[in-house]
Amino acid sequence: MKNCKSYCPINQALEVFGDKWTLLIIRDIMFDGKRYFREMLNSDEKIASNILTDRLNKLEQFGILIKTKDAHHKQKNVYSLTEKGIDLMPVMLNIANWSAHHRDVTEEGKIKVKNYVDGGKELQDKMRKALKEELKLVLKDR
Amino acid sequence: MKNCKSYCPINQALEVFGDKWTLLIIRDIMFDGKRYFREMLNSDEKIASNILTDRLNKLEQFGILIKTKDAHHKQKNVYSLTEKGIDLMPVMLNIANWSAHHRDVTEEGKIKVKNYVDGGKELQDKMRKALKEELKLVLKDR
DNA sequence: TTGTCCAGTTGTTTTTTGCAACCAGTCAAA
DNA sequence: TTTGACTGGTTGCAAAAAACAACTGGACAA
Repeated sequence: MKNCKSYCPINQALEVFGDKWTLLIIRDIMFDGKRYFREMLNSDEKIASNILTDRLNKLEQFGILIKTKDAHHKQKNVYSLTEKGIDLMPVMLNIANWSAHHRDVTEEGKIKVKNYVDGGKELQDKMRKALKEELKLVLKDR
Repeated sequence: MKNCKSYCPINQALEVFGDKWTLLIIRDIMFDGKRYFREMLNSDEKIASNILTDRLNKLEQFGILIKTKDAHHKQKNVYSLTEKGIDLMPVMLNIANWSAHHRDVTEEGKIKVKNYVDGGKELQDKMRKALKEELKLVLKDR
């Protein structure tokens, strides 16, 4: 019956990404162009393969990403963001921006954040559209 | 030496609030006017007292909130957001807004989010100022 | 001085995470 | 057609974190 602590907006979000790994996976797909299991496994933070499997499955269940077979390599899965996932972009950018000001972040990281902030709504819209195009493609090819 | 997984902006934020409880505590202070241990202990999500103690200490170490003695009740501690904490407001609002659209949230929650969104920058600035005034007061009275 | 409220602490159980080794299917080259 | 590297995982075990309940000593109000 009750599998969640409350129906508060903040808590409802935390039930999805209130852990140390989920947002890093979303980052990999949203900003770093990663689409395959091995690519995410090799990110800087060195996630364990069982945790990655678990989180990808949960994100799929939550409808935040979708898993499809790669057209050229039968064994590879392609992980793409759904609209629900793409809509997390403002959340991600605000988090990154806060970190750039208040936390210990690489120069490269700060520059990347600054570019997104300076790019404003237009850049964000452009990125959203690109991700949505990609989604349309994988949905068609299923 | 290396007590963090990486210096990526997203990860640096997650080292602070990448868990199931921290953002709920910040919510309690930022939006629900809670300032005392017992008030937070009695929130809907029913956090355990040892976890609450731990997270309040960590948030203080991170410089996101400050603990001061209540002037009228020697035993009570007052927890207030610092500027670093107040700066999380856009993050919180974007998370809440995403949840209002994509997750199972109470009508009350949705209305609350809508008010903040509709209020725009002016409302946010007003809330920021109120929190900063409060911070000034507790800093003076130490 | 008695009962209630205060911010925690302590000890135990349960759940989650981290780590390393392992696996079968796929693919490209020899 | 065999070999060897790569694919997305799985399994078993140890360590860490969280959940739960019971408890503590100081403070306050009646």
